[in-house]
Amino acid sequence: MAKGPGPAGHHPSGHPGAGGGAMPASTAQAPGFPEGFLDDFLPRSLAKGHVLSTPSHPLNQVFIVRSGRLKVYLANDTREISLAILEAGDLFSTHTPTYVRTLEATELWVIDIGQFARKLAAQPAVSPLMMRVLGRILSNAIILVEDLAFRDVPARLARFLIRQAEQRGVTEAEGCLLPLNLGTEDIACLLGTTRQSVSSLINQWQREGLLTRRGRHSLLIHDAQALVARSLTSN
Amino acid sequence: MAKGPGPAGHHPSGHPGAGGGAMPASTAQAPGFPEGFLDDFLPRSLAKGHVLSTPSHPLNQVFIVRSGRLKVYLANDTREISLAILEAGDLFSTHTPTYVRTLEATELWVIDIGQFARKLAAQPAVSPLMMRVLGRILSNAIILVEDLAFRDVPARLARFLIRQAEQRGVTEAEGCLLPLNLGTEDIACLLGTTRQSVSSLINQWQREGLLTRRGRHSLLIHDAQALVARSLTSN
DNA sequence: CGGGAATTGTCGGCTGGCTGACGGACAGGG
DNA sequence: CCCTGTCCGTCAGCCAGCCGACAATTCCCG
Repeated sequence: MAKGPGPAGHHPSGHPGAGGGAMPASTAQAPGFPEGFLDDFLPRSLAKGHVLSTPSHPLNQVFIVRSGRLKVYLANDTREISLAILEAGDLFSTHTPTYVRTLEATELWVIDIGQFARKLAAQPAVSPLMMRVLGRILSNAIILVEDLAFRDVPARLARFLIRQAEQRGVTEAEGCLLPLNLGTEDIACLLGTTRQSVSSLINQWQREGLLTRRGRHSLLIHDAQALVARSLTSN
Repeated sequence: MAKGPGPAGHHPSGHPGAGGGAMPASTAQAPGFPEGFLDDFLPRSLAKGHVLSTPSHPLNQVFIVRSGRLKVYLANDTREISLAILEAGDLFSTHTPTYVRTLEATELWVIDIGQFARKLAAQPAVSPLMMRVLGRILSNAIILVEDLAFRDVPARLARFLIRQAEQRGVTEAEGCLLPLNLGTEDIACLLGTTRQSVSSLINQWQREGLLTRRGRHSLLIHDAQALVARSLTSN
């Protein structure tokens, strides 16, 4: 979602958690950022599970993901809901009322938000890029609202799977193999539902022959059409 | 439409963390925009009920509200949910997947989004403003997600009323009088619930002495404390 | 290989809140 | 003043999906 620059070709369909064509960290800095733009950014390495921002203690920073993965989420006493999973090349600002936590060892480029603003002013060419990035994040938040307000759980899950398939699916003999690096619980968080609901839905669809579990962290989708059908608002 | 010079007295902006329903970037007209910045904007007058953008036919425009009110919302076959109600001075970009409809006769300054980006690049000083504006809109969308995911309807309504009271409430002998210019149905849309639920809650609270209906479109809040208490629940 | 530890599958019960339906209460305008 | 449209209050019925509990599976790591 907060996909860095790149082939900004297709419409903002991305559901949270989509990293798109993983681009090498080395080139992640190139597109859009003028040479030397990253110079004032502070490199920072974080261990897995590190929480680097909370709604109550926001750090006013902007960061770019160099490697690793982070989860942007909201939390309750009893539940979490993910807004996005950031990957290499993604950009995010911590001055939103969210939690941000590393899912694995992660390297960032960090900069103070005020300083970032000054850099922007000095480098006008970067502004349109920022507009696009923020706009995309906003679009995704809006899509999430739409999901929560209008769609039932099966529709949300189906749509999620379709998106994943479009973005990282690998076509195969039996269908489309998609390697989610997420557990059932993680998917539930992304969709704003519970582990149990996701689990039983996937198994039900498995029995109906729509898809097959392939090991712990990947699915083989046989009938994408049927998924599309289920992704349309049911009642 | 015989609207006088808009810029006159505007409500106190800069309420931190006020989101509730209205998430407008309440930058009342003047602040931040260099003199002449609006020159390339096209003035446009719209009648009440005009739909100026839909998810399927987005117009890539940025506009600033000169007078009137607009509703930014998502819609289903059977339901709507409001993301924001824009008022004079608010800025919005239509390249998000939402509907935008006028609630009354409205005047805008409109500009093509590409041209806007060019202006931004030429006027670096405006970028920080844009960042803040977009950031605030995003924050409010996130707050809405939080509401839908974690809070039950009573909590949402209570929080909404508290926010309204903070923003437009007038302290009075009997409590805090707040003039919502919205009907029950409108409130329901803002909260992502139904007319019936809002109605019965308000009347229940009325019976409990928390508040009183004052005419069709305003409420008198007696016990703000109790409302705060009700806004915290989750189950 | 073997024993936790984590992750996943399944079930029944419970409930928030949506739906639909209907009557009352205000307009307003003719 | 009636008639008509719009808005508000309330109630019964119903169901998606959350919760808690537990068994089955898989993973991990010595």
